Amino acid sequence: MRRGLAPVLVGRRITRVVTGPPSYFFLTPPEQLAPRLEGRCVEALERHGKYLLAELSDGARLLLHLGMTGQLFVEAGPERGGRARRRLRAEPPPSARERHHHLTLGLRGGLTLVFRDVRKFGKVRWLAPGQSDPRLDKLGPDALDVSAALLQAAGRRRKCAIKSLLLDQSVLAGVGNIYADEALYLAAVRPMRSAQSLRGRELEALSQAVRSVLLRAIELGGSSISDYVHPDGGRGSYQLERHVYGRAGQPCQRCGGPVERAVVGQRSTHWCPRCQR
DNA sequence: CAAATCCCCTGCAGGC
DNA sequence: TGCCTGCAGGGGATTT
Repeated sequence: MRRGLAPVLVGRRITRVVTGPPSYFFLTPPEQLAPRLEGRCVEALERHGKYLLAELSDGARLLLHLGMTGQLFVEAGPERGGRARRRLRAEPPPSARERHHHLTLGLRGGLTLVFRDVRKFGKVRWLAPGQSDPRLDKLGPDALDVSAALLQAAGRRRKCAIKSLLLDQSVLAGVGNIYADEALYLAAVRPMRSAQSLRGRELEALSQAVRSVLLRAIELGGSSISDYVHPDGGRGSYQLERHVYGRAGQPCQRCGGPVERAVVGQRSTHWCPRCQR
């Protein structure tokens, strides 16, 4: 998402901000966003774990999280004057197409960034210059920087399932449910194994698997299983080559045995009982 | 401290 | 066809 968005956003000025109705999607009250964003330039777009951070020309930052159903995409417009401009003004009954559009940023040069989120588990917050956010402060190292040593240190005294450790954003920031299952499959480790039970070579394999699953998913543009879309509205294709996630009952691609599904740490979990120990 | 539970919200698939 | 239930890629607060 960051890679797709950066070329569009960075260097662009925000000319207009339209917000949807108040909801807990807005960590910063919606009516405060326009005065704080309009006229500012986006100077950089960073990511840490699942958070995106847009750095603004006045030193403030905009923090974004997509939650489960969040979509961030770019559209043409607003045009100068006329119809499109009117359409961007707040209209109480949003058209079906614009439902769940919580934040719309009109950019100089004729593009619009839309943050849409059906379930409102996503978040947006404006951060004053130098201000941080407890959510960010709690994050562990980014998942692309995973290492066996990190997993070992984090799991040493924990009895929780290794999958729960992977999903714990304060340990490692960025692994979600799909990629946790996929990484454990590639590393041949059962998701419900206690974190402290993993041997050195298993931790090494898992660490490599986390990195390669994420890098591959980035290459393929993510997993568009139901909602996820690119900044250009296109869908990712990692879901086409997932090994276990969402494949319960189907044959394991390595051994042919059926993929199992169970709940681990309150999350839907998929694994091959023959290949994963 | 770690782990479990509940909750936020909407849409959709599947069962009846 | 229509109603009902369960489930979904996240994560925070609260309880145990």
